[in-house]
Amino acid sequence: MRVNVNDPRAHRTRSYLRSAFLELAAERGLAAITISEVARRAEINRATIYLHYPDLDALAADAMGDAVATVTRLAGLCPLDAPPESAPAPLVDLFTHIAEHAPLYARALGAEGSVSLAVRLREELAAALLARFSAGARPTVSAGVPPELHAAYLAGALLGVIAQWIGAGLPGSAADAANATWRLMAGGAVRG
Amino acid sequence: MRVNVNDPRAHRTRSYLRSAFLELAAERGLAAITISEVARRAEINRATIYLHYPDLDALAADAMGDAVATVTRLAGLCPLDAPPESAPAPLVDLFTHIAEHAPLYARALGAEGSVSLAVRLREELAAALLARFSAGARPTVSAGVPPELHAAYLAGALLGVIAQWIGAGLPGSAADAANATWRLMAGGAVRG
DNA sequence: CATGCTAAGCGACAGTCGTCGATTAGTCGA
DNA sequence: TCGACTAATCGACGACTGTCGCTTAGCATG
Repeated sequence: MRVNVNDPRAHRTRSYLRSAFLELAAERGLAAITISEVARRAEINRATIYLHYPDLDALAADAMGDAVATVTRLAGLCPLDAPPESAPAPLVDLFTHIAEHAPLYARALGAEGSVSLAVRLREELAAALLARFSAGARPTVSAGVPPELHAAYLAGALLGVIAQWIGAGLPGSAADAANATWRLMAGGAVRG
Repeated sequence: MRVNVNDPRAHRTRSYLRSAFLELAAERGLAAITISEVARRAEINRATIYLHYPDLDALAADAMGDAVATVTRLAGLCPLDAPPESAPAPLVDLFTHIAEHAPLYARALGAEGSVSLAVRLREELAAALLARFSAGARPTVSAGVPPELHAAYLAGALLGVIAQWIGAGLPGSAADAANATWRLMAGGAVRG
């Protein structure tokens, strides 16, 4: 990002690049997208891309920023004291959002996806949960558990479930998946 | 893997390639390793590598097979009915193993790591846990939760915690990290 | 030991990547 | 409207990738 963010030329160029990337991402897996191809599709010189993004991962992260923000926002909205029987509404919304964009998430988080994107999503998710802990009620059951580890546990579990759900072809409804996940989060996942 | 597995020439070549890869992995991040460099280090012709592995990820997976197997084995040994206060011994061993090979796991699972390796680890971990469910006691608290989702939840949570623990510089002891993780798994991670 | 099989070596190919210096052209303020 | 600034273009570079056909050489069987 060496160029001026406010220059309309730069703004246009980045917009074209994001659109071209998302077009290609809808057609093939993320791993099959090349810098050259994005440049051709966007009708932007290849060298110009490097004025805006250090690599393709950064462009992918920018193009998928809205999706990532939605996931972290919904996760951060979940009340931590909801009853174990039924998932809080934001968690259901989160799974609904995933289902609506399943091809994109499958490609971004699957074996042909992007490491840096997956790592970023996990870290931002953990950060959102950590902020939620600071802002209010942290479950008393986790006394002695470092909050960072606690947040990483939940973020990893959520992403693990999402990956499995997508990989299995989205069996059941979003509410079913959310309820099952919430039950494990609230009631424990071992020793029943 | 187009070549004969039993031919001593092929066996030697693969051994050289694995060693060269692990040497390079100890020196720099996985993302900074190239096929050409492995070939030079192993003193094997670059084209020959393609006779044994479709890409660098496959070579990485082969070279790190022992490490992955250790993690899945230890995870599969955990008794699911251990008391929440202290983690079962295999889980402590798992965190000890991670700590002993922290640089390798940090590079393999971090932002400069390998997607396919991370995905493979998560899937094999989930498969090991699923096998454990079939073999015996599945917690009754998870009634109504599909076993595949349950296994993915635990695998994701464990990898999330491991990534956080490594990223934070291995704070505390392996037993501390294992105990905190087990407490969340056994007692629930929300609604305390 | 001689012969057939095949792994490994070798050189070449087109394509991609990341970078560079020099040029063109779009923006904005005076 | 003119001029300074700078985003974008262009062509080129060395390096890496994946693949190919051909040759060399190590292994195993008779």
